[in-house]
Amino acid sequence: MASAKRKSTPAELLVLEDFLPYRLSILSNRVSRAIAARYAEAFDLTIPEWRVIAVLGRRPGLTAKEIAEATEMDKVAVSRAVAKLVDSKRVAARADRKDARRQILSLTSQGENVHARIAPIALESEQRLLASLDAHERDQLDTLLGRLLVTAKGL
Amino acid sequence: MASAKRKSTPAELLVLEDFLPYRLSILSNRVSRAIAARYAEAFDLTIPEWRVIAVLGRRPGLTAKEIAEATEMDKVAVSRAVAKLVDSKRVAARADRKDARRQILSLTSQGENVHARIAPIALESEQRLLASLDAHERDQLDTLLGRLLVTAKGL
DNA sequence: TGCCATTGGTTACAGGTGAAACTAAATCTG
DNA sequence: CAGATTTAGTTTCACCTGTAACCAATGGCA
Repeated sequence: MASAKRKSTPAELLVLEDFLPYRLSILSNRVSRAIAARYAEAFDLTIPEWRVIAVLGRRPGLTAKEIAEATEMDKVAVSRAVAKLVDSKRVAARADRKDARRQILSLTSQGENVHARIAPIALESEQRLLASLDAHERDQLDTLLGRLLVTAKGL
Repeated sequence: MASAKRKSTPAELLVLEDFLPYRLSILSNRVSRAIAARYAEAFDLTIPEWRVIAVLGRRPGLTAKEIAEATEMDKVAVSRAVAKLVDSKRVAARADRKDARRQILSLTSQGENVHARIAPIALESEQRLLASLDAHERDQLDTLLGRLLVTAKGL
């Protein structure tokens, strides 16, 4: 009978709970919220600020632009985060002799302190998330994520 | 020599680009932005609105609360999205005889139309994202994501 | 050298978003 | 059945975010 082989329409195929972009969004939100909850109140840090600290912690002396590249945040977000961090004495900005538009940024000792205290919390959160995956699966995840990240860059 | 075996401190281990929550966030953002760009201007739809349409398309007759559960949006987001959709005549709300607080929601024919036109775009975007993965890898991804989603629910 | 395009960064503005307060209806409890 | 509690949904408020406009410094280049 012909109708038994009728193809499903796209609208019928689109099941939100199975839709990859949706699942990624939900997962990312759950994870971000859980982690943010652990340091937001304790350190009064937003996610962009924390990213700036994380990258400056490992690579001091970057400019705002370089931070934007390293964190994939746009320059406005970086500007705001840096402004607040300088304000709270967690980041120090010193002028760049070569180019007066730039500022060389690095963590103050207070900033280092925050970094040192948050890092273990962040890593522990990551481990908790990965707890349900064995070493092999973690490798798979790593590979797949890397692949998807590249693909997603080109739309 | 002793110092050669010194353990790295957590702060040194935390490399933003390798940090799973960060990678998930970047990936989710890239994907959401790419897809949103394809329908936002064409249909004047926000992501929350589009989620409401997606879920009502397959399951008409839900209440706002049920939509919130199905989409994992909070009730404020659902309320706003539904208000705009009702306003643009894409969703119809009719009173629930049993409970005057609730409204039974479903797509209008205009809403159905939008749903039917967006679904293929959404599915095609998903396929593009998955283009770099073979069938086996897609299965792996599916499994891993499911696992992580469950884990992430409990923090 | 003087003009123009580019670049680093900030400001302004318009929406989006979550938490909490609020309203109204329903349900529970004595 | 009255009052207290819970539930569905909306509104408010304060904040976050992205885009675009802007400003100042730099780097071509004629």
